[in-house]
Amino acid sequence: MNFSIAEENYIKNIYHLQQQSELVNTNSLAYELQTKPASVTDMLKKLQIKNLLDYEKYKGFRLSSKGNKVAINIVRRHRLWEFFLVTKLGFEWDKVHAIAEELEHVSNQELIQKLDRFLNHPQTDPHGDPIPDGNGKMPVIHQLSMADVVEKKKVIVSSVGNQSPAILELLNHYHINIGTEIKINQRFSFDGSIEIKVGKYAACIISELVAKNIFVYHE
Amino acid sequence: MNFSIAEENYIKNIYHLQQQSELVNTNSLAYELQTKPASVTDMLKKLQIKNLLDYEKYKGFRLSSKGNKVAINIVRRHRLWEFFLVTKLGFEWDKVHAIAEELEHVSNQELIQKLDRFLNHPQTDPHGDPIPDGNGKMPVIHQLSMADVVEKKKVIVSSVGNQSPAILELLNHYHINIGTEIKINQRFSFDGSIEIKVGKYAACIISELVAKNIFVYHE
DNA sequence: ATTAATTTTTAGACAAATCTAAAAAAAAGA
DNA sequence: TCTTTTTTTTAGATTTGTCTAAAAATTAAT
Ligand SMILES: [Mn+2]
Ligand SMILES: [Mn+2]
Ligand SMILES: [Mn+2]
Ligand SMILES: [Mn+2]
Repeated sequence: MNFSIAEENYIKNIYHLQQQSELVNTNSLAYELQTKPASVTDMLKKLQIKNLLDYEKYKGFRLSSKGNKVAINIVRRHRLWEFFLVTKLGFEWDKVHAIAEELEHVSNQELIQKLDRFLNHPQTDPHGDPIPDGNGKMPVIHQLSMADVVEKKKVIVSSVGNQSPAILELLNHYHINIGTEIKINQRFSFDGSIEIKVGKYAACIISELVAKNIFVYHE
Repeated sequence: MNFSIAEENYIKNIYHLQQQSELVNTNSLAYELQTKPASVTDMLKKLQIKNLLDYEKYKGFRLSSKGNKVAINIVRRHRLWEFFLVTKLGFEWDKVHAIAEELEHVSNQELIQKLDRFLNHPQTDPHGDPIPDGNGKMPVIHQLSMADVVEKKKVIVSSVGNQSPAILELLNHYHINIGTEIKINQRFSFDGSIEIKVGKYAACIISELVAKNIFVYHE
């Protein structure tokens, strides 16, 4: 079955909101899609009719298992294209989201399968997020928030929680990218800030909020 | 300025029809777009308001110079993606048109510029059609119809006029592709058919209609 | 337990792109 | 030239996705 661009954007955003809370509510989806709650309600009805959504009036909603499969497929396309844009076309990692937002809607199965092979079946996108395989299986990425890492450890950046241009700008300033090696020097309990050393650059301090949004793995 | 997918499809198809006849008429565009003449008339009005079209009721229409620029840009995107699909993803040349038909509408300037560089600024798409550069300039491809080639000459296939699945199926059968070397053995005046030798395969005969649709260049 | 605030849904309208059926204009034929 | 046929346009309807304003349901506060 094939879905419109609008339907796909709704499905994908419901999926993302579900990662944070089991049930999704109308207002937060409207905010995410930059649209009005009334428009969301209209679309929810359509998605329910197509069996993509479990939805009870006024009670919130979640994707059905069918809807979940569709969502994961869109996420797969989005992240594969992001990987392509960065590794093949040389885009900066903070510039690819908007373009992938369009490319993800070209839903030819063979295209995505061949793109995946061309890219050598990447496990994570340029933001460190896992790329589901053709069967919808997410590769397990064992990562933890930098706010939880023990002192003196060396870690490697694997993903960024909040992907707003604002945080990406800040990370660029700190010379932090996916794959960057960081040493945790010291954690200050007063405000949760952390002194770190990035590569060969002088040690610096990041706020707790930033630390929480940087995901890393050991070794 | 940005255009909807529907608008872009109209603009591109008007452009292609103009290659064959100066003025375009409603019915042929409707046929090309697989839609109804009434729908075409509606869209023509919109395109005229946006200064993309020179249009006089009942008199036919042509792209304005602004419309022409937009069209060439869409053609550029379409052909670059086709080239990508064949050379990088390994698609057969007769399978890429439908996919490029969607990809062409992702209209990020930087994307196309970087894609072009990644592909090493290709001059022709997998069907031998020229790819306009970023300024809209078409590279000159000196090719002629195989129906006009002199006997005994060796030629190289550069493009195919009619790109229907039907002719592509036939060409595959003859082992003819873009870049294939063909020797013209003999032309039969009775029906305009031509005996040719394709690579190492046994000599065979193609109809005049096929010959007219195969474009080649010398040496 | 009422009242007030928030969230969600309905009602009704609108723009884009399409359609069918009918009218108008142009082209072709007698 | 005067019909007839073909082409093109209008009129009016439909579908998709959106909106505003108002009503209904839920949740929070007094
Ligand atoms: Mn999108
Ligand atoms: Mn991403
Ligand atoms: Mn298209
Ligand atoms: Mn082509």
